[in-house]
Amino acid sequence: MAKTVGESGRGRSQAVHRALKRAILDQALSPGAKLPEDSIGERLGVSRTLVREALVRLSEEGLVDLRPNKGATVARPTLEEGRNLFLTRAALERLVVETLAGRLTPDQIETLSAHIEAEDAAKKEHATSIRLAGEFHTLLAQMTNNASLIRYVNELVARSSLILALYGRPHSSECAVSEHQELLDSLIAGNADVASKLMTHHLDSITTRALLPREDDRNIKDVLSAYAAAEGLA
Amino acid sequence: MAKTVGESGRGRSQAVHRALKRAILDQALSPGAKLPEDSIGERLGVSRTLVREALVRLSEEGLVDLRPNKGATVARPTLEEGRNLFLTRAALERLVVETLAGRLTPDQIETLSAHIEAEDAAKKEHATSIRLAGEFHTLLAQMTNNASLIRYVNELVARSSLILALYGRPHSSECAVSEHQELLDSLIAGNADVASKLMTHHLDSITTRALLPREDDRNIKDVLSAYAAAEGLA
DNA sequence: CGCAGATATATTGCATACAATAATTGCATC
DNA sequence: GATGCAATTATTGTATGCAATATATCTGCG
Repeated sequence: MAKTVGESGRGRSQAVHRALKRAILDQALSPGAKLPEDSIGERLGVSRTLVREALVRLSEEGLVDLRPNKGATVARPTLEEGRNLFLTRAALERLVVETLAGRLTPDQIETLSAHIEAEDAAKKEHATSIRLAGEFHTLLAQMTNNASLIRYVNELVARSSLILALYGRPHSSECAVSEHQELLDSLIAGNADVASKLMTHHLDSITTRALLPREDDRNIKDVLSAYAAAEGLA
Repeated sequence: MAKTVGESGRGRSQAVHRALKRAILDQALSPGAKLPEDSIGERLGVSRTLVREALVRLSEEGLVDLRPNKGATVARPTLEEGRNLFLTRAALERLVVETLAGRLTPDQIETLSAHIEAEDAAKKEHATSIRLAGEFHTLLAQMTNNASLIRYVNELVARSSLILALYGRPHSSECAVSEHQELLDSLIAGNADVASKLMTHHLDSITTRALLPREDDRNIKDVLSAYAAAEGLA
């Protein structure tokens, strides 16, 4: 029992994948950042082969862009892609709550309640708060036992982080904790229709509340043109 | 100009991916089939490296299972996964038609009409008919211009082929052409609600019409128990 | 025969080497 | 200085080789 074999799956390739994914979701690697195969491999102590495999996976998940002969970069969704993504999320998450309404076991209710409490407790710490908010949604999806649904919700929640990193207002708490609580209440009450509407509204709120275009969304030329004009250049 | 460079994108890796995907969807490789890296590479004239990359992609799309140290096989979804998959599909495709209702351009209407005609013409040829039926759904998705929605619908439609290959009744035309026509009519009329309900019903029909458990789906014990009782055994 | 163990074979996991392409730098020229 | 081109360097694309693991074959024993 030399080393913890906790890394099951396709051995270290999965480990590289997870490492990169975490780094991206933590915004240690921000959208647009270049991801050179050998520096990553060097840093992680694996060969380019494994890094490449991980990058292919991440690109399939939509977290990195892969341009032929030009390498990989952290994905940089446009604002419109962001809005569309939240529409897709809503469609899937409505199915989640409709599936779950009136069917939660006491165990699951306990898990969700505890999670909401944790969210409330972490309200001050922005980073943690964002992570927990996302986890609430993936937790719900998990409980449906619907494999494809789970996979897609996980993927979309992950990508939402990217979107919010790019276009989210710094100080908006993306998911209001109270909305999660209401959602849970309606699920317990077994009212699928209400739960569905709450989820729709909840995700809608995120887009209108947190998703406004910021300066650095415009491309560098547009940004610079203002300064150029101010200095009498161009 | 030695060879046609038609394969753009990530060079031959994409080509391998497409080749395998086609083979799977055409059922030239049926669910459960083993996919050894070197025989595939040999046959396609590429190294294992590229085959591996393609297999990773396919596994992310849910078309192949990838078990560590045991290699790749064509995915073999269970019947329950199948039913769940169609639920997920319905959720997404409702969004598709809601997005499209009353917004189709004359061009798009023409495209869809032509497609339905083609479906009608190919009614006799089972294989073609199945392919066209799937393409109708991906065509609709395409028209939403919603990237994530498009990707997921494509993926789910592809996987549906696997499901139907495993559990579909041989002679059921999986998508009734008339239902596609009705759907199109409601989209043109701009009635999002009707379109949504039609889509739900349409996909529901597929599951109840074509997706019934066959004998070889039940496990051997269940099958034998009936015979055992008949013979006064067990 | 049936079966446990050992040997041999096939297949995957991973790293490395080399070729092909893109990015960068340096230099000459205008 | 700015611009276009050549040489250099960095980075990706692909094949191949070796080690590790799984699968199949072949014994010998009960």
